[in-house]
Amino acid sequence: MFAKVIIDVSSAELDRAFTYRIPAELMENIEVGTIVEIPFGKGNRPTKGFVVELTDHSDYDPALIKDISAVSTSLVGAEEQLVALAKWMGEEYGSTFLQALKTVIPVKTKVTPVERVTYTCQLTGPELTERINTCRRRHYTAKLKVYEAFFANPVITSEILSHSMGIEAAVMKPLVEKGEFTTEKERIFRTMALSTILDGRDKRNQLNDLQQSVLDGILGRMREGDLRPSYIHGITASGKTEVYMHLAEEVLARGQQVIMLIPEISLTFQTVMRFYGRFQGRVSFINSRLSKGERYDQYVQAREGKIDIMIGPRSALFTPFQNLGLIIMDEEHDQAYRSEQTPRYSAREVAEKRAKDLGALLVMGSATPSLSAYHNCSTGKYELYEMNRKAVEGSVPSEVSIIDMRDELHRGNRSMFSGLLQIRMQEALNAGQQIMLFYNRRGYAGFVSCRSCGFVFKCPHCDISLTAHRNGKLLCHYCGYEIPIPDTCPECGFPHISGFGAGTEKVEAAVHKAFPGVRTLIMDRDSTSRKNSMEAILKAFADHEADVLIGTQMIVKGHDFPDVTVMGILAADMSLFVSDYRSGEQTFSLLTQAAGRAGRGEHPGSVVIQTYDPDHYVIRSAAAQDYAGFYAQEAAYRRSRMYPPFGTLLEIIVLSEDPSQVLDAVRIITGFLEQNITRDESLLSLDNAPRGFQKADGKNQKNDDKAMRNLMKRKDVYRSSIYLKTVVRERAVELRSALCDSLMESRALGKNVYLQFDLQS
DNA sequence: AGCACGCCGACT
DNA sequence: GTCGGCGTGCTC
Repeated sequence: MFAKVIIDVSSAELDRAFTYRIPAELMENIEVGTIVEIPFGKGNRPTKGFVVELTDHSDYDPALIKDISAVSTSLVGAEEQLVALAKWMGEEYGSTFLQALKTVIPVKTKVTPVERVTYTCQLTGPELTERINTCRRRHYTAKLKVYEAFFANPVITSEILSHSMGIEAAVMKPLVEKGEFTTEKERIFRTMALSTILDGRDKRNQLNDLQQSVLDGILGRMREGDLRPSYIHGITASGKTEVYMHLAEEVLARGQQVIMLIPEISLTFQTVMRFYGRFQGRVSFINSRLSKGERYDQYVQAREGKIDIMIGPRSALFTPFQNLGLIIMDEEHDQAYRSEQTPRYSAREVAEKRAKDLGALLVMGSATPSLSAYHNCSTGKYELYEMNRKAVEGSVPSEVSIIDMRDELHRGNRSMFSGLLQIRMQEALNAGQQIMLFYNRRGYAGFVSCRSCGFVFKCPHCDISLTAHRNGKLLCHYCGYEIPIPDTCPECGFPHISGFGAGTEKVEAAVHKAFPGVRTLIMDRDSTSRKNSMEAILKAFADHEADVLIGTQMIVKGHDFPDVTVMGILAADMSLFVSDYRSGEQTFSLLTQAAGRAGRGEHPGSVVIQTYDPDHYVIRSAAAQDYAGFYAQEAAYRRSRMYPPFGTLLEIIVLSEDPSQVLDAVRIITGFLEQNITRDESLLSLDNAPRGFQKADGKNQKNDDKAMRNLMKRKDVYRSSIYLKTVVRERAVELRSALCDSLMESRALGKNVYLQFDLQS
């Protein structure tokens, strides 16, 4: 017997199956998906490989075929169906088989056991006091915290030290070596944090007639063997989650398993909690905050049949269940469902593929479906279910107002808040209610420049201006590079440097100025970067520790605060200006969700949308919560330009640390494609590419070389994109594949040039 | 990716 | 005459 093996070496040259002989003693342990140790190359150096096929014959010279040395013991491989899925993903989205396999399998080198260390202080009271004083005098802050902590309590575990006191093991290590503390270690098992938070059971709710008819519709089709995907278009609070849970119950009762996809675990925390409350120990969840070891544990549990429901982001799609019956995809429109890493797959498309291959049901849901998904509903590829009323009747609809900020300016209002918003905020504050302000940019000032010479601070590693933050730093939002804000201009020495534009921090300053004494919280990437800080902010706001929550798009995604009565959307059109063909769709979704955030409790809510473009159809239809109206206009625009879903767009991203190599590669690729495309296909010329590549200073570079305008730098890597538009998706896949073959054959690309592909349809 | 083979310049 | 530069080519 032979095994076809994909070698774990990331090189396009090696991305093909190699045949190995399976020794008799390993026969039992090897199947498709197994990870094996094999001798590779001249020196037979030991290499890892993924078995992708078993066969009893081989075309390759038998004398040259080597034996598999061993089955990898520290790694769990994939299921056969996942290997097939990976193969498809690689071919469809343009990656090597190896890269696709690695996205499907959580490659984990070793599971490190988690240990709890109990520290016992060996110092006497007076010794501790003396050390505390020394640390204070010498400003040893970390050590001071340690001694103070143990002064209060002589025995403390590592978990408490790191979670509640911010003291890490690295600080304790030298002190333990000095003999000031003794340690005791014990192995602890990775448990789910949820079980400690939640102890009550979620009661099974009776469905209302609308929910029941949706459930009956989906289950009825399933019984008839109609496995087309279902789409629940349901307004906020229409009770989609309850329908999902009833579907899950039905599937579990048949002895099958369920995958529930959510955009990001902490953003749909309430949904997760409800599932966990209902299904308890049968549920597991993965998220990006889990360590590799924790994820690996989840994977093994699913494989061994210890759990039946996996909740998680797009990667949860690859949970190795033995008998998968249902995939639920909540908040289908969310951008997080597209992978940013090669292979750049769409979780919706992969879910469709996996469900189809296994005969499983796929159910998607959103209040603002993506254009592509809704288009599929209209063609009959998906079965559409509408849920257009709230599950619990009686709540008063919110008052939604669109404010033209140009009028405000003409009336002499130069503040960030319109007259109406100020009135509504004051009313809410007087009544002890809460306010949310949505502003989709973090930091304090958008960019910072010299008042005299116009010098703009830019990131040395990326093509972007630095953003000012209130901690006195200038920060790059791409790579995280930061410098303190200098007092004088580094270019001309002029002492007046100022920021333009605004961010969440500036909004906070404006709130404090307009409403002195009001308590505020900011929720954006800066304030939530630390583990669990998002939950802490949400909890603090829910507990009324603040009156106003200011945030980026994070705050609009599904958090219920019954006492929020005012939602201010400060710059509704900001994301419309991004020159991406999807900006209308994204803005509509954000605004609709934001508008749904106010008035969730018993008090009526009011939503104030501030904009400079009050007649734009995206803003009008979002304010009216009119999805159909929005879809009609947006679809017409997409159709006229042949943008997805009416055409396929393939973005070819060329990357290299050497800018001239990027430009050379762009020329070669464009040349190849121009020779191979037909009349109804087009290469988007780079200067009207659907994404803005304006220079950070706002001036477009005057250069005749189109590629130059498109060239940008990010984290010291230069990149440029070519856009190919085709009528049929398969053509784009075919052309990409032909392009790769040709480039491989001719070896025309520089050695350090990398290509990535992004397929959208 | 890594490793060997291979064909031309500065060393003992 | 030999050591070693890294260009080219192959890996079951």
